[in-house]
Amino acid sequence: MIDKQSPIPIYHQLEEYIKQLIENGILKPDEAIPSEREYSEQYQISRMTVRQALNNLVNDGYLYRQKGRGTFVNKQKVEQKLQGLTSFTEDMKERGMVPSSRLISFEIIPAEPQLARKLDIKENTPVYEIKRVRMADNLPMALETSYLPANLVKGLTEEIINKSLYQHIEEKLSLTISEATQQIEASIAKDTEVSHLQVESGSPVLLIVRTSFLQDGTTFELVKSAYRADRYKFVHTMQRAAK
Amino acid sequence: MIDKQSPIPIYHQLEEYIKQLIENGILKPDEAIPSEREYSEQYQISRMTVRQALNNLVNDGYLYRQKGRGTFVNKQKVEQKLQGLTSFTEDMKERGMVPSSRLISFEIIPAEPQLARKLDIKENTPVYEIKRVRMADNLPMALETSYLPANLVKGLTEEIINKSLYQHIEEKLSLTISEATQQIEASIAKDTEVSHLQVESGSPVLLIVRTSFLQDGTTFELVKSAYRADRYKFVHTMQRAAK
DNA sequence: TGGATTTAGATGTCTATACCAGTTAAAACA
DNA sequence: TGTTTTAACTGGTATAGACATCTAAATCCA
Repeated sequence: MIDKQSPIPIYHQLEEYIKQLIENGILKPDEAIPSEREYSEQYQISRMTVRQALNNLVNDGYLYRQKGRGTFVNKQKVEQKLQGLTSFTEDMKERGMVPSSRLISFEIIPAEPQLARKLDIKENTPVYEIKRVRMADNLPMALETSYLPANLVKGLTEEIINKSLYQHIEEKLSLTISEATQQIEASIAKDTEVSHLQVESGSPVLLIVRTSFLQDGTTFELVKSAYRADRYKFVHTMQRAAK
Repeated sequence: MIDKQSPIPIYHQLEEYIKQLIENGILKPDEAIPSEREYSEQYQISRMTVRQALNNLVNDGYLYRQKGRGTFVNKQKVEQKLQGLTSFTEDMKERGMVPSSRLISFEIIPAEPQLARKLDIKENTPVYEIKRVRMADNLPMALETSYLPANLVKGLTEEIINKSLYQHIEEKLSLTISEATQQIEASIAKDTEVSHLQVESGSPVLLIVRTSFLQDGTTFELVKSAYRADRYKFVHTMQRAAK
Protein backbone atom coordinates (compact mmCIF):
# COMPACT_ATOMS: atom_id res chain seq x y z
CA MET A 1 0.00 0.00 0.00
CA ILE A 2 2.80 2.33 0.96
CA ASP A 3 5.88 2.46 -1.23
CA LYS A 4 8.76 4.25 0.45
CA GLN A 5 10.81 4.25 -2.72
CA SER A 6 8.13 5.99 -4.74
CA PRO A 7 8.73 9.63 -5.68
CA ILE A 8 5.19 10.28 -4.45
CA PRO A 9 5.39 11.50 -0.86
CA ILE A 10 4.45 8.92 1.74
CA TYR A 11 1.87 11.17 3.41
CA HIS A 12 0.20 11.64 0.06
CA GLN A 13 0.06 7.92 -0.60
CA LEU A 14 -1.54 7.35 2.78
CA GLU A 15 -3.94 10.20 2.15
CA GLU A 16 -5.12 8.76 -1.16
CA TYR A 17 -5.40 5.32 0.37
CA ILE A 18 -7.65 6.48 3.19
CA LYS A 19 -9.65 8.68 0.84
CA GLN A 20 -10.33 5.64 -1.32
CA LEU A 21 -11.55 3.64 1.65
CA ILE A 22 -13.95 6.45 2.53
CA GLU A 23 -15.23 7.02 -0.98
CA ASN A 24 -15.74 3.31 -1.53
CA GLY A 25 -17.71 3.13 1.69
CA ILE A 26 -15.32 0.72 3.37
CA LEU A 27 -14.81 3.27 6.11
CA LYS A 28 -18.25 4.49 7.14
CA PRO A 29 -19.30 7.85 8.61
CA ASP A 30 -18.54 8.31 12.31
CA GLU A 31 -16.44 5.18 12.26
CA ALA A 32 -13.03 5.47 13.90
CA ILE A 33 -10.04 4.94 11.67
CA PRO A 34 -6.88 3.29 13.05
CA SER A 35 -4.94 5.47 15.48
CA GLU A 36 -1.93 7.48 14.38
CA ARG A 37 0.39 5.12 16.19
CA GLU A 38 -1.18 2.11 14.54
CA TYR A 39 -0.61 3.53 11.07
CA SER A 40 2.87 4.49 12.14
CA GLU A 41 3.77 0.97 13.25
CA GLN A 42 1.92 -0.87 10.51
CA TYR A 43 3.63 0.95 7.67
CA GLN A 44 6.84 1.70 9.55
CA ILE A 45 6.53 5.44 9.04
CA SER A 46 6.84 8.23 11.53
CA ARG A 47 3.81 9.40 13.45
CA MET A 48 4.32 12.96 12.20
CA THR A 49 4.06 11.70 8.63
CA VAL A 50 0.80 9.98 9.48
CA ARG A 51 -0.39 13.22 11.07
CA GLN A 52 0.40 15.14 7.92
CA ALA A 53 -1.80 12.79 5.91
CA LEU A 54 -4.63 12.90 8.44
CA ASN A 55 -4.43 16.67 8.83
CA ASN A 56 -4.88 17.11 5.11
CA LEU A 57 -7.90 14.86 5.15
CA VAL A 58 -9.32 16.79 8.10
CA ASN A 59 -8.80 20.02 6.19
CA ASP A 60 -10.53 18.58 3.17
CA GLY A 61 -13.43 17.52 5.35
CA TYR A 62 -12.99 13.77 5.01
CA LEU A 63 -12.13 13.21 8.67
CA TYR A 64 -12.63 14.87 12.03
CA ARG A 65 -10.60 14.43 15.18
CA GLN A 66 -11.57 14.16 18.81
CA LYS A 67 -8.82 14.66 21.30
CA GLY A 68 -8.41 11.62 23.49
CA ARG A 69 -10.87 9.58 21.43
CA GLY A 70 -9.58 9.17 17.93
CA THR A 71 -10.05 10.18 14.32
CA PHE A 72 -13.35 9.59 12.60
CA VAL A 73 -14.86 9.55 9.15
CA ASN A 74 -17.01 12.53 8.26
CA LYS A 75 -20.38 12.33 6.60
CA GLN A 76 -20.04 12.82 2.87
CA LYS A 77 -21.22 16.35 2.59
CA VAL A 78 -23.07 17.79 -0.34
CA GLU A 79 -20.59 20.60 -0.07
CA GLN A 80 -17.64 18.50 -1.07
CA LYS A 81 -19.39 17.43 -4.16
CA LEU A 82 -20.65 20.86 -5.08
CA GLN A 83 -17.41 22.67 -4.42
CA GLY A 84 -15.81 20.88 -7.30
CA LEU A 85 -18.70 21.76 -9.51
CA THR A 86 -17.74 23.32 -12.79
CA SER A 87 -20.15 22.12 -15.40
CA PHE A 88 -23.77 21.25 -15.85
CA THR A 89 -22.74 17.69 -16.60
CA GLU A 90 -20.95 17.21 -13.30
CA ASP A 91 -23.77 18.86 -11.41
CA MET A 92 -26.45 16.60 -12.83
CA LYS A 93 -24.40 13.47 -12.35
CA GLU A 94 -23.99 14.40 -8.70
CA ARG A 95 -27.75 14.60 -8.47
CA GLY A 96 -28.08 11.16 -9.94
CA MET A 97 -29.54 12.29 -13.22
CA VAL A 98 -28.42 11.67 -16.79
CA PRO A 99 -27.28 14.89 -18.45
CA SER A 100 -27.61 15.62 -22.12
CA SER A 101 -27.86 18.69 -24.28
CA ARG A 102 -29.13 20.05 -27.56
CA LEU A 103 -27.05 22.58 -29.43
CA ILE A 104 -29.03 25.63 -30.52
CA SER A 105 -26.26 27.73 -31.99
CA PHE A 106 -22.51 27.82 -32.18
CA GLU A 107 -20.56 30.70 -33.65
CA ILE A 108 -17.63 33.03 -33.30
CA ILE A 109 -18.61 36.60 -32.58
CA PRO A 110 -16.68 39.78 -31.77
CA ALA A 111 -17.01 40.66 -28.10
CA GLU A 112 -19.20 43.68 -27.54
CA PRO A 113 -18.16 46.14 -24.82
CA GLN A 114 -20.08 44.58 -21.92
CA LEU A 115 -19.00 41.04 -22.68
CA ALA A 116 -15.43 42.16 -23.30
CA ARG A 117 -15.32 43.76 -19.88
CA LYS A 118 -16.64 40.65 -18.18
CA LEU A 119 -14.17 38.39 -19.95
CA ASP A 120 -11.40 40.92 -19.37
CA ILE A 121 -10.44 41.11 -23.04
CA LYS A 122 -10.38 43.88 -25.64
CA GLU A 123 -13.51 44.86 -27.54
CA ASN A 124 -14.23 42.89 -30.68
CA THR A 125 -11.85 40.10 -29.73
CA PRO A 126 -13.25 36.88 -31.22
CA VAL A 127 -15.30 34.87 -28.76
CA TYR A 128 -17.07 31.53 -29.06
CA GLU A 129 -20.75 31.75 -28.29
CA ILE A 130 -22.42 28.44 -27.54
CA LYS A 131 -26.16 28.18 -26.87
CA ARG A 132 -27.51 24.93 -25.60
CA VAL A 133 -30.58 23.49 -23.98
CA ARG A 134 -29.40 21.42 -21.07
CA MET A 135 -31.41 18.37 -20.15
CA ALA A 136 -31.55 15.97 -17.25
CA ASP A 137 -33.15 12.60 -17.78
CA ASN A 138 -34.24 13.96 -21.16
CA LEU A 139 -36.28 16.79 -19.66
CA PRO A 140 -35.31 20.41 -20.38
CA MET A 141 -33.58 21.80 -17.32
CA ALA A 142 -31.81 24.97 -18.39
CA LEU A 143 -31.06 27.25 -21.28
CA GLU A 144 -27.36 27.99 -21.27
CA THR A 145 -25.15 30.41 -23.18
CA SER A 146 -21.37 30.14 -22.87
CA TYR A 147 -18.78 32.65 -23.98
CA LEU A 148 -15.12 31.64 -24.34
CA PRO A 149 -12.28 33.76 -25.72
CA ALA A 150 -11.32 32.10 -28.99
CA ASN A 151 -7.60 32.48 -28.44
CA LEU A 152 -7.80 30.34 -25.31
CA VAL A 153 -9.61 27.41 -26.88
CA LYS A 154 -8.57 27.21 -30.51
CA GLY A 155 -10.17 24.81 -32.90
CA LEU A 156 -13.43 24.19 -31.13
CA THR A 157 -15.92 22.17 -33.18
CA GLU A 158 -19.53 21.11 -32.79
CA GLU A 159 -18.34 17.61 -32.26
CA ILE A 160 -16.18 18.55 -29.29
CA ILE A 161 -19.01 20.51 -27.72
CA ASN A 162 -21.42 17.65 -28.06
CA LYS A 163 -18.94 15.20 -26.66
CA SER A 164 -17.53 16.91 -23.60
CA LEU A 165 -16.29 20.45 -23.70
CA TYR A 166 -14.76 20.30 -20.27
CA GLN A 167 -12.95 17.07 -20.88
CA HIS A 168 -11.46 18.63 -24.02
CA ILE A 169 -10.41 21.70 -22.09
CA GLU A 170 -8.83 19.80 -19.24
CA GLU A 171 -7.24 16.91 -21.07
CA LYS A 172 -6.48 18.16 -24.56
CA LEU A 173 -5.72 21.78 -23.75
CA SER A 174 -4.61 20.97 -20.19
CA LEU A 175 -6.21 24.08 -18.75
CA THR A 176 -7.51 23.91 -15.20
CA ILE A 177 -10.24 26.09 -13.80
CA SER A 178 -9.29 27.00 -10.27
CA GLU A 179 -11.97 29.43 -9.22
CA ALA A 180 -15.40 30.62 -10.21
CA THR A 181 -17.79 33.35 -9.17
CA GLN A 182 -21.52 32.92 -9.43
CA GLN A 183 -24.33 35.41 -9.37
CA ILE A 184 -27.71 33.92 -8.72
CA GLU A 185 -31.03 35.63 -9.09
CA ALA A 186 -34.67 34.90 -9.66
CA SER A 187 -36.63 36.05 -12.66
CA ILE A 188 -39.57 35.33 -14.90
CA ALA A 189 -38.94 33.27 -18.03
CA LYS A 190 -38.43 35.34 -21.19
CA ASP A 191 -39.96 34.27 -24.50
CA THR A 192 -36.98 32.25 -25.74
CA GLU A 193 -36.74 30.58 -22.37
CA VAL A 194 -40.43 29.79 -22.37
CA SER A 195 -40.14 27.99 -25.68
CA HIS A 196 -36.88 26.17 -25.12
CA LEU A 197 -37.62 25.15 -21.56
CA GLN A 198 -41.23 24.30 -22.33
CA VAL A 199 -42.70 26.27 -19.45
CA GLU A 200 -45.73 28.52 -19.31
CA SER A 201 -45.21 32.22 -19.66
CA GLY A 202 -44.88 33.87 -16.26
CA SER A 203 -42.98 30.89 -14.86
CA PRO A 204 -40.09 31.57 -12.51
CA VAL A 205 -36.52 30.77 -13.54
CA LEU A 206 -33.27 30.76 -11.62
CA LEU A 207 -30.63 32.79 -13.43
CA ILE A 208 -27.05 31.81 -12.78
CA VAL A 209 -24.12 33.69 -14.26
CA ARG A 210 -20.81 31.96 -13.71
CA THR A 211 -17.41 33.43 -14.44
CA SER A 212 -14.54 30.94 -14.36
CA PHE A 213 -10.89 31.71 -13.90
CA LEU A 214 -7.70 29.80 -14.60
CA GLN A 215 -4.92 29.41 -12.07
CA ASP A 216 -3.09 32.45 -13.38
CA GLY A 217 -6.18 34.61 -12.98
CA THR A 218 -7.16 34.68 -16.65
CA THR A 219 -10.90 34.91 -17.17
CA PHE A 220 -11.75 31.79 -19.04
CA GLU A 221 -15.47 31.56 -19.51
CA LEU A 222 -18.76 33.29 -18.90
CA VAL A 223 -21.83 31.11 -18.65
CA LYS A 224 -25.34 32.45 -18.39
CA SER A 225 -27.98 29.91 -17.48
CA ALA A 226 -31.70 30.03 -16.95
CA TYR A 227 -32.92 27.06 -14.94
CA ARG A 228 -36.50 25.86 -14.65
CA ALA A 229 -37.36 26.77 -11.08
CA ASP A 230 -39.65 23.80 -10.67
CA ARG A 231 -36.84 21.39 -11.45
CA TYR A 232 -33.71 23.03 -10.17
CA LYS A 233 -32.55 24.04 -6.73
CA PHE A 234 -29.07 25.35 -6.10
CA VAL A 235 -27.40 23.84 -3.05
CA HIS A 236 -24.34 25.26 -1.46
CA THR A 237 -22.37 24.87 1.76
CA MET A 238 -20.12 27.44 3.28
CA GLN A 239 -17.73 27.56 6.18
CA ARG A 240 -17.54 30.50 8.44
CA ALA A 241 -14.28 32.38 8.00
CA ALA A 242 -12.01 32.67 10.99
CA LYS A 243 -12.21 36.05 12.65
CA MET B 1 5.47 38.49 20.98
CA ILE B 2 5.85 34.78 21.63
CA ASP B 3 5.39 33.54 25.20
CA LYS B 4 6.65 29.99 25.61
CA GLN B 5 5.17 29.73 29.10
CA SER B 6 1.67 30.61 27.92
CA PRO B 7 -0.88 27.80 27.82
CA ILE B 8 -1.74 29.02 24.32
CA PRO B 9 0.19 26.92 21.80
CA ILE B 10 3.19 28.65 20.29
CA TYR B 11 2.07 27.99 16.73
CA HIS B 12 -1.23 29.62 17.51
CA GLN B 13 0.44 32.70 18.96
CA LEU B 14 2.58 33.07 15.85
CA GLU B 15 -0.46 32.53 13.67
CA GLU B 16 -2.42 35.30 15.34
CA TYR B 17 0.57 37.60 15.25
CA ILE B 18 1.08 37.21 11.51
CA LYS B 19 -2.65 37.45 10.89
CA GLN B 20 -2.67 40.78 12.69
CA LEU B 21 0.15 42.11 10.54
CA ILE B 22 -1.78 41.15 7.42
CA GLU B 23 -5.12 42.53 8.55
CA ASN B 24 -3.55 45.78 9.67
CA GLY B 25 -1.89 46.11 6.30
CA ILE B 26 1.64 46.00 7.69
CA LEU B 27 2.28 42.99 5.51
CA LYS B 28 0.99 43.79 2.03
CA PRO B 29 -0.31 41.43 -0.68
CA ASP B 30 2.37 39.54 -2.60
CA GLU B 31 4.97 40.68 -0.09
CA ALA B 32 7.25 37.94 1.22
CA ILE B 33 7.14 37.23 4.93
CA PRO B 34 10.28 36.15 6.80
CA SER B 35 11.42 32.63 5.99
CA GLU B 36 10.60 29.69 8.20
CA ARG B 37 14.20 29.50 9.38
CA GLU B 38 14.21 33.19 10.27
CA TYR B 39 11.11 32.86 12.45
CA SER B 40 12.63 29.75 13.97
CA GLU B 41 15.83 31.54 14.99
CA GLN B 42 14.27 34.84 15.96
CA TYR B 43 11.81 33.32 18.42
CA GLN B 44 13.94 30.30 19.31
CA ILE B 45 11.27 27.83 18.27
CA SER B 46 11.51 24.80 16.06
CA ARG B 47 11.03 25.17 12.34
CA MET B 48 8.27 22.56 12.45
CA THR B 49 6.34 24.73 14.86
CA VAL B 50 6.70 27.69 12.51
CA ARG B 51 5.49 25.49 9.68
CA GLN B 52 2.42 24.52 11.66
CA ALA B 53 1.52 28.19 12.04
CA LEU B 54 2.19 29.00 8.39
CA ASN B 55 0.31 25.93 7.18
CA ASN B 56 -2.78 27.05 9.03
CA LEU B 57 -2.55 30.50 7.51
CA VAL B 58 -2.10 28.99 4.05
CA ASN B 59 -5.17 26.84 4.62
CA ASP B 60 -7.15 29.86 5.71
CA GLY B 61 -6.07 31.69 2.59
CA TYR B 62 -3.95 34.35 4.26
CA LEU B 63 -0.67 33.17 2.75
CA TYR B 64 0.60 31.20 -0.21
CA ARG B 65 3.90 29.42 -0.62
CA GLN B 66 6.31 29.11 -3.50
CA LYS B 67 8.86 26.37 -3.30
CA GLY B 68 12.35 27.78 -3.45
CA ARG B 69 11.14 31.39 -3.28
CA GLY B 70 9.32 31.96 -0.04
CA THR B 71 5.96 32.53 1.61
CA PHE B 72 3.80 35.45 0.51
CA VAL B 73 0.75 37.39 1.63
CA ASN B 74 -2.43 36.67 -0.27
CA LYS B 75 -4.82 39.24 -1.65
CA GLN B 76 -7.88 39.64 0.52
CA LYS B 77 -10.46 37.91 -1.61
CA VAL B 78 -14.13 38.71 -1.86
CA GLU B 79 -14.64 35.08 -1.21
CA GLN B 80 -13.27 35.40 2.26
CA LYS B 81 -15.80 38.06 3.01
CA LEU B 82 -18.68 36.09 1.62
CA GLN B 83 -17.64 32.89 3.27
CA GLY B 84 -18.05 34.46 6.67
CA LEU B 85 -21.52 35.58 5.85
CA THR B 86 -24.09 34.36 8.30
CA SER B 87 -26.78 36.94 8.71
CA PHE B 88 -28.84 39.34 6.68
CA THR B 89 -27.26 42.18 8.61
CA GLU B 90 -23.71 41.21 7.66
CA ASP B 91 -24.75 40.60 4.07
CA MET B 92 -26.33 44.02 3.61
CA LYS B 93 -23.44 45.81 5.27
CA GLU B 94 -21.08 44.11 2.82
CA ARG B 95 -23.20 45.54 0.04
CA GLY B 96 -22.95 49.00 1.51
CA MET B 97 -26.57 49.23 2.56
CA VAL B 98 -28.14 49.96 5.92
CA PRO B 99 -30.02 46.93 7.24
CA SER B 100 -33.09 47.11 9.43
CA SER B 101 -36.04 44.88 10.17
CA ARG B 102 -39.63 44.83 11.31
CA LEU B 103 -40.81 42.05 13.58
CA ILE B 104 -43.98 40.38 12.38
CA SER B 105 -44.33 37.61 14.91
CA PHE B 106 -42.32 35.96 17.63
CA GLU B 107 -43.44 32.85 19.44
CA ILE B 108 -42.49 29.46 20.80
CA ILE B 109 -44.06 26.60 18.91
CA PRO B 110 -43.71 22.80 19.08
CA ALA B 111 -41.70 21.49 16.15
CA GLU B 112 -43.85 19.64 13.64
CA PRO B 113 -42.37 16.52 12.00
CA GLN B 114 -40.81 18.19 8.98
CA LEU B 115 -39.23 21.01 10.94
CA ALA B 116 -38.05 18.61 13.64
CA ARG B 117 -36.28 16.54 11.03
CA LYS B 118 -34.56 19.54 9.55
CA LEU B 119 -33.42 20.81 12.94
CA ASP B 120 -32.46 17.28 13.96
CA ILE B 121 -34.57 17.36 17.15
CA LYS B 122 -37.53 15.34 18.44
CA GLU B 123 -41.05 16.17 17.36
CA ASN B 124 -42.84 18.79 19.41
CA THR B 125 -39.63 20.08 20.96
CA PRO B 126 -40.14 23.81 21.66
CA VAL B 127 -38.76 26.02 18.92
CA TYR B 128 -38.58 29.78 18.54
CA GLU B 129 -40.27 31.03 15.40
CA ILE B 130 -39.32 34.55 14.36
CA LYS B 131 -40.89 36.23 11.36
CA ARG B 132 -39.40 39.46 10.14
CA VAL B 133 -39.44 41.76 7.16
CA ARG B 134 -35.84 42.54 6.36
CA MET B 135 -35.09 45.93 4.91
CA ALA B 136 -32.11 47.57 3.24
CA ASP B 137 -31.98 51.35 3.16
CA ASN B 138 -35.53 51.23 4.48
CA LEU B 139 -36.89 49.32 1.49
CA PRO B 140 -38.36 45.83 1.96
CA MET B 141 -35.83 43.30 0.78
CA ALA B 142 -36.89 39.94 2.17
CA LEU B 143 -39.42 38.11 4.26
CA GLU B 144 -37.59 35.90 6.68
CA THR B 145 -38.68 33.15 9.07
CA SER B 146 -36.17 31.74 11.56
CA TYR B 147 -36.48 28.60 13.64
CA LEU B 148 -34.19 28.00 16.63
CA PRO B 149 -34.41 25.14 19.14
CA ALA B 150 -35.48 26.82 22.39
CA ASN B 151 -33.09 24.79 24.53
CA LEU B 152 -30.11 26.19 22.63
CA VAL B 153 -31.04 29.85 23.04
CA LYS B 154 -32.89 30.23 26.29
CA GLY B 155 -34.46 33.49 27.30
CA LEU B 156 -34.86 35.10 23.92
CA THR B 157 -36.86 38.34 24.00
CA GLU B 158 -38.24 40.74 21.40
CA GLU B 159 -35.70 43.26 22.55
CA ILE B 160 -32.77 40.96 21.84
CA ILE B 161 -34.12 40.15 18.39
CA ASN B 162 -34.54 43.78 17.50
CA LYS B 163 -31.11 44.63 18.74
CA SER B 164 -28.89 41.94 17.29
CA LEU B 165 -29.73 38.30 17.52
CA TYR B 166 -26.37 37.15 16.25
CA GLN B 167 -24.42 39.35 18.57
CA HIS B 168 -26.43 37.92 21.47
CA ILE B 169 -25.77 34.38 20.28
CA GLU B 170 -22.05 34.86 19.79
CA GLU B 171 -21.21 37.09 22.72
CA LYS B 172 -23.74 36.27 25.44
CA LEU B 173 -24.24 32.61 24.69
CA SER B 174 -20.78 32.19 23.19
CA LEU B 175 -21.98 29.87 20.46
CA THR B 176 -20.18 29.95 17.14
CA ILE B 177 -21.70 28.95 13.85
CA SER B 178 -19.07 27.09 11.89
CA GLU B 179 -20.91 25.94 8.83
CA ALA B 180 -24.08 26.52 6.89
CA THR B 181 -25.88 24.91 3.98
CA GLN B 182 -28.04 26.91 1.64
CA GLN B 183 -30.65 25.87 -0.83
CA ILE B 184 -31.54 28.50 -3.36
CA GLU B 185 -34.44 28.44 -5.75
CA ALA B 186 -36.63 30.74 -7.75
CA SER B 187 -40.35 31.09 -7.23
CA ILE B 188 -43.32 33.39 -7.61
CA ALA B 189 -44.26 35.52 -4.60
CA LYS B 190 -47.04 34.07 -2.45
CA ASP B 191 -49.79 36.26 -1.01
CA THR B 192 -48.06 37.02 2.30
CA GLU B 193 -44.87 37.75 0.44
CA VAL B 194 -46.68 40.05 -1.99
CA SER B 195 -48.06 42.12 0.85
CA HIS B 196 -45.00 42.24 3.09
CA LEU B 197 -42.51 42.80 0.29
CA GLN B 198 -44.80 45.24 -1.54
CA VAL B 199 -44.47 43.58 -4.91
CA GLU B 200 -47.09 42.84 -7.54
CA SER B 201 -48.58 39.39 -7.64
CA GLY B 202 -46.72 37.17 -10.08
CA SER B 203 -43.39 38.76 -9.18
CA PRO B 204 -40.37 36.50 -8.93
CA VAL B 205 -38.67 35.89 -5.58
CA LEU B 206 -35.45 34.16 -4.65
CA LEU B 207 -36.05 31.59 -1.93
CA ILE B 208 -33.10 30.82 0.31
CA VAL B 209 -33.23 28.19 3.01
CA ARG B 210 -30.22 28.24 5.27
CA THR B 211 -29.36 25.61 7.86
CA SER B 212 -26.61 26.59 10.29
CA PHE B 213 -24.49 24.24 12.37
CA LEU B 214 -22.35 24.70 15.44
CA GLN B 215 -18.81 23.36 15.68
CA ASP B 216 -19.97 20.11 17.24
CA GLY B 217 -22.38 19.51 14.40
CA THR B 218 -25.52 20.52 16.26
CA THR B 219 -28.14 22.01 13.98
CA PHE B 220 -28.62 25.48 15.28
CA GLU B 221 -31.00 27.34 13.08
CA LEU B 222 -33.19 27.11 10.02
CA VAL B 223 -33.89 30.32 8.14
CA LYS B 224 -36.30 30.56 5.25
CA SER B 225 -36.11 33.77 3.26
CA ALA B 226 -37.96 35.14 0.28
CA TYR B 227 -36.01 37.92 -1.40
CA ARG B 228 -37.38 40.44 -3.87
CA ALA B 229 -35.76 39.33 -7.13
CA ASP B 230 -35.56 42.87 -8.43
CA ARG B 231 -33.46 43.96 -5.48
CA TYR B 232 -31.43 40.94 -4.49
CA LYS B 233 -28.79 38.92 -6.26
CA PHE B 234 -26.86 36.17 -4.51
CA VAL B 235 -23.13 36.28 -5.18
CA HIS B 236 -20.82 33.47 -4.39
CA THR B 237 -17.25 32.39 -5.11
CA MET B 238 -15.99 28.87 -5.09
CA GLN B 239 -12.70 27.13 -5.50
CA ARG B 240 -12.35 24.01 -7.50
CA ALA B 241 -11.81 21.01 -5.26
CA ALA B 242 -8.64 19.03 -5.74
CA LYS B 243 -9.16 15.83 -7.66
C1' DT C 1 -23.62 -1.82 44.28
C1' DG C 2 -21.90 2.65 43.26
C1' DG C 3 -18.66 6.12 43.27
C1' DA C 4 -13.81 7.46 43.10
C1' DT C 5 -9.23 6.38 41.22
C1' DT C 6 -6.03 4.48 38.21
C1' DT C 7 -4.44 3.45 33.80
C1' DA C 8 -4.01 2.69 28.91
C1' DG C 9 -4.41 4.81 24.79
C1' DA C 10 -5.92 8.53 21.87
C1' DT C 11 -4.77 13.21 19.81
C1' DG C 12 -2.10 17.76 20.61
C1' DT C 13 2.16 20.25 20.96
C1' DC C 14 7.03 20.74 20.36
C1' DT C 15 11.94 19.78 19.55
C1' DA C 16 16.14 18.84 16.79
C1' DT C 17 17.78 17.04 12.87
C1' DA C 18 18.41 15.41 8.11
C1' DC C 19 18.08 15.50 3.37
C1' DC C 20 15.51 16.80 -1.05
C1' DA C 21 14.17 20.06 -4.66
C1' DG C 22 13.33 24.35 -6.59
C1' DT C 23 15.15 29.45 -7.20
C1' DT C 24 18.28 33.04 -7.52
C1' DA C 25 22.21 35.64 -7.78
C1' DA C 26 26.96 35.77 -7.26
C1' DA C 27 31.23 33.70 -8.75
C1' DA C 28 33.91 31.39 -12.10
C1' DC C 29 34.87 30.57 -16.58
C1' DA C 30 35.30 30.96 -21.71
C1' DT D 1 31.16 40.29 -22.41
C1' DG D 2 28.29 36.51 -22.14
C1' DT D 3 27.67 31.97 -20.51
C1' DT D 4 28.03 28.38 -17.08
C1' DT D 5 28.71 26.76 -12.60
C1' DT D 6 28.15 26.98 -7.92
C1' DA D 7 26.64 28.22 -3.41
C1' DA D 8 23.28 29.92 -0.53
C1' DC D 9 19.04 30.53 0.06
C1' DT D 10 13.75 28.94 -0.11
C1' DG D 11 9.96 25.55 1.13
C1' DG D 12 8.89 20.10 1.12
C1' DT D 13 9.34 15.62 3.17
C1' DA D 14 10.52 12.55 6.85
C1' DT D 15 12.39 10.75 11.24
C1' DA D 16 12.37 9.71 16.38
C1' DG D 17 11.29 11.02 20.50
C1' DA D 18 9.30 13.70 24.51
C1' DC D 19 5.64 15.40 27.27
C1' DA D 20 0.72 17.29 27.69
C1' DT D 21 -4.12 16.70 27.74
C1' DC D 22 -8.23 14.41 27.18
C1' DT D 23 -11.29 10.11 27.20
C1' DA D 24 -13.01 5.86 28.44
C1' DA D 25 -12.54 1.59 30.35
C1' DA D 26 -10.75 -1.05 34.07
C1' DT D 27 -9.92 -1.29 38.84
C1' DC D 28 -10.37 -0.43 43.52
C1' DC D 29 -12.67 0.73 47.65
C1' DA D 30 -16.39 1.89 50.82
